[in-house]
Amino acid sequence: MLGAQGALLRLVATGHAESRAELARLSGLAASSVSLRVEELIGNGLLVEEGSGTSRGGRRPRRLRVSPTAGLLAVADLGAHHARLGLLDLSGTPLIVEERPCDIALGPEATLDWMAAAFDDLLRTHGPPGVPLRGVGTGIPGPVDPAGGRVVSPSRMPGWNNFSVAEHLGARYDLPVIVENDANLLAVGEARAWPGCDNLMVLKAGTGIGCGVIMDGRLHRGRGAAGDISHVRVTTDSSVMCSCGHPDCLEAYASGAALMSALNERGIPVRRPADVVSLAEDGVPEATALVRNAGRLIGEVLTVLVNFLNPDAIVVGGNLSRAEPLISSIRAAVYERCLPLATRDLEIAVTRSGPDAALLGAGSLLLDAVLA
Amino acid sequence: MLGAQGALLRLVATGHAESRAELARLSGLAASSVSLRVEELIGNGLLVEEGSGTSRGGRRPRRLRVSPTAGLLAVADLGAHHARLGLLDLSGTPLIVEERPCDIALGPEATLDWMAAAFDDLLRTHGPPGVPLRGVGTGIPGPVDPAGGRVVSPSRMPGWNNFSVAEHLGARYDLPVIVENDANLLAVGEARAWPGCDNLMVLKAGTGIGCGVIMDGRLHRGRGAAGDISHVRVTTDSSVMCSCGHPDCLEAYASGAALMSALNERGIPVRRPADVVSLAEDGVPEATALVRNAGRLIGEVLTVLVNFLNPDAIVVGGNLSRAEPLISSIRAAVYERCLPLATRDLEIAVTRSGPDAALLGAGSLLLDAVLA
DNA sequence: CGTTTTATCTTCGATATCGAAGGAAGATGA
DNA sequence: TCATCTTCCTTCGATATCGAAGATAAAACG
Repeated sequence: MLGAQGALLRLVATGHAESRAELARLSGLAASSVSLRVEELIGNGLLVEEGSGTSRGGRRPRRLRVSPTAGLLAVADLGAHHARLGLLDLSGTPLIVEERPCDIALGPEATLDWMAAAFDDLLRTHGPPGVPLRGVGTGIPGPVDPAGGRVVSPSRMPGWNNFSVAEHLGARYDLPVIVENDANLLAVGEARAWPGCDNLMVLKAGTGIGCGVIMDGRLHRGRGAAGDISHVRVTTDSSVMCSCGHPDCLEAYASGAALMSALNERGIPVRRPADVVSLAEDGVPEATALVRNAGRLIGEVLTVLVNFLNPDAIVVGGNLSRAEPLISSIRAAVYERCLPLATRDLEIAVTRSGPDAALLGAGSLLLDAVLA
Repeated sequence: MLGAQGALLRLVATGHAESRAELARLSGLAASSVSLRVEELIGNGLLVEEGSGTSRGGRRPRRLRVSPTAGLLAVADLGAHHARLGLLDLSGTPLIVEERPCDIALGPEATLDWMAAAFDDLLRTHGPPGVPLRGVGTGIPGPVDPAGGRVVSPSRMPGWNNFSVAEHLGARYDLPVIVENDANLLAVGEARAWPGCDNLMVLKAGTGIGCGVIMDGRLHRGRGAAGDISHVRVTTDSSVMCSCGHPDCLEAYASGAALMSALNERGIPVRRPADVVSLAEDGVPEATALVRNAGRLIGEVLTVLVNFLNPDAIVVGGNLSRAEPLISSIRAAVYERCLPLATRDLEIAVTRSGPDAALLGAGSLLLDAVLA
C-alpha cells in the first residue's frame, strides 16, 4: 500500500534514521528518490521536519520525525489477573500506559470486549483529537498460532483454546491487528534496546516461564510454540508431576507459581511473584535458596540452547527478574557448563526496557503491519 | 555486480523457476522486465532456452536452464581421513564427485594444497574446456567463524586453530570462496530436498555429532559454533569425562567414536562408523543396544530444542543415519517427551539427499556468493 | 473442428528511480 | 575573516521498471 514510502517511514519511526541522508544510506535508495518520497510523506502529514540535527562535519541534517498526528496504536499485554494497556504514536513512543486488573478466566469474548472498552476509554481520555487509530495489538499469556492469530493449547487460559483472537479483533477494528505470545512481545520490545545483537534469547520469568527468541534480528515463531522451556525435564532429587503429564518439568520447580507454593507450604505467605522478590531481597533464607535453585535449573536448561544457538545475549525479564540471586545463578550455570566458544561474547543481563517492553514490542510488530 | 539479473539466474539455478512467467511470479518483477533481463542473460551465455515445459492449461512455457558453459564450482567436504570433492555446474548439479583419502592432521597448508591439487586434477579430467571456474567452497569438520572463514577451537583438527581457510583459499583463487562447518553444509544441502520446510534441524551422526540449523529458510550460524549438541550433559548411570573437561557429554555416549570404543572394549572389533551400522543390521545385540541407547540420549537432547524451536522436521544424516535403531529411538524419545504442540506436525526422517548433500549445500551457498 | 479459455511472452507509453552535477549550510583552519 | 572542506539536500537528464494491451500458443469444450 505505502510501498517504498512505508520502508522510509519505518526507518524514521524505529529511530534508525533521522535525516534524508541517513534514509538514503540505510534504504539503499538514491538520495534524490529519498527526497521525493520524504516530500510526499510530509505532504501526507505522516512526517514532519523538526529543527536540525548535529553536524557530522558538514551541513547539519534537517531532522525528520514521525508526525504526532500520523496515527495511534492501541496495544495491550494480557496477564492472568492484570493487563497493561497503552496508546503509542507511530514511532512506538507511549502516550499513556496503564495497568488494570482483569480476569482472562472469564473467557475470550468477555476479556476482549473489556479490552476494547479500555482502549475506547484511553482514546477518549488521552488520545489527541483527530488522530486516527491505525492498529491494534495484544499479547497473550499462552501459545499463539502465527498464521491465524489463534490461541492454541494454553495452560492457564480456560475457554480460550482454539479461539481466534485476531479474527475477533479484526471484526471490531478494520485495521491491522497483531496477536502474539507475551514472551515474544517482550523479546521484540527488548531487542530494540540491544542494538547490534541480532540473536537474542529473552526469558520471561514470572508466574510462568516463557522465552522469546530473536534470530537474525527477527522474531522466531516456529509453529507458534517456539520459545517454550517450561516443560523441559530437569534433574532433581525429588520428583513432581507437572500438569502436562510429565515428571520434573522446569516449570514445576522454577516458575513463580512453583516458588510461591513452595514458600506457602513452608508457612511463608506469598501471593504474587513480586512477594518472592521482596523476600529474597530481605534475605529470607528459604526464599533465597529457592530462587537460587530456580536460577540454577533455568541456567542448566539454557545451557543446551546457548550451545546450540550461540546467541549474543540472554536477557532476563518478568516479575522475578529483579531477584538478584536468580540471575546470578543463571549466569553461574551457563558460564560453567557451556562451551567457551559460545560464552566468549555472551552477555547475560536483566531487561533494559522496563515494564513496558512488551507494549513496545507490540508497537514494533504493529508498525511493520501498518506500514506494509 | 549482476544485480537483478543475479536474482533471476539464482531462481533458475536453484530450480525454483523454469520459465519467464515463473520468474515474474517469484521475483516480483514485472513480466516485461523479466523478459528483458532474461534476453540479456541468454545473450551473455548464462541462460539457455531448452524446449518447452508442461502446460498449466494454456500456452506452454519456454523452459529456461542455466547454461552448462556458464561456469563451474569446485566444492569439497573435508573429513578426518577422507574428503569428498566435486565439480558442480552453476545450477548445483554435480558433474563429478570423488572420495579420496586425506589426512587433515597434516595441518591446514598441506591439506588445502592437497585439495587445490585435487581440484586441478578434477578440472583437467572432467571440466568441460572453456568453462570458467566461478567459485570454491569447502566444508570443515569443526567450528568456523562466519565472519573471517577462520577455524576456531576445533576438537579433532590439530594445527588448524585460528587458521583462516577463507584467506588462504582467497589468495590462491581470485574467486568467491565459502568455508563452512560440515554439518552446516549438510543442512543447507538437505534443505533443498525439503521444500516447504523453513525450519529444519539436520543432525550429522558420524564419528562426531553435529547439527546444522535452518531457520526461516536460512542457515543459522550464531557466532560460528551454532548447532553444537555434542557437549550437552546427559543423564546416565555411569560417568565419563569428556575431552571438553565436563562429565557426561552426549558425545561421550552417542558419537560414532564412543560407540566404536565401547564395542572394541567388549571385544567386538570395529574401525569405522559404518561397521557399527553393519553390526546393528546383523542384529548383534551389543551393537543394537548401544545404538538404541545413543538414539535415546540424542532424542532427549533434541527434546529441549524441539520444544524451543518448533522445527518442521528433524533430518538425520551422517554415517550412522542408516542404522535403523538409531532413528527409531530418537523418534521415540522426542515424541514421548515433547509438547504435543511441537510434535504435531514434526517429521523425523533420514536424509533425502544422499552422500553428496554437503557438496550440494556448498554449491548452494557458493551460488549466493557468485551471484551476489 | 472451430470456439472459448487459459497461460506465456512481447510491445510500448507512463512512471519511478538513478546518478552526476550543483547549490546550501555549516565545520575547519590559516 | 575568508577560503576550503565536508556533509546535506535538490535539480535534471538518463535509465530502468512498470503495467496495460496485444500477440502467440496450446488446452478444454461443445
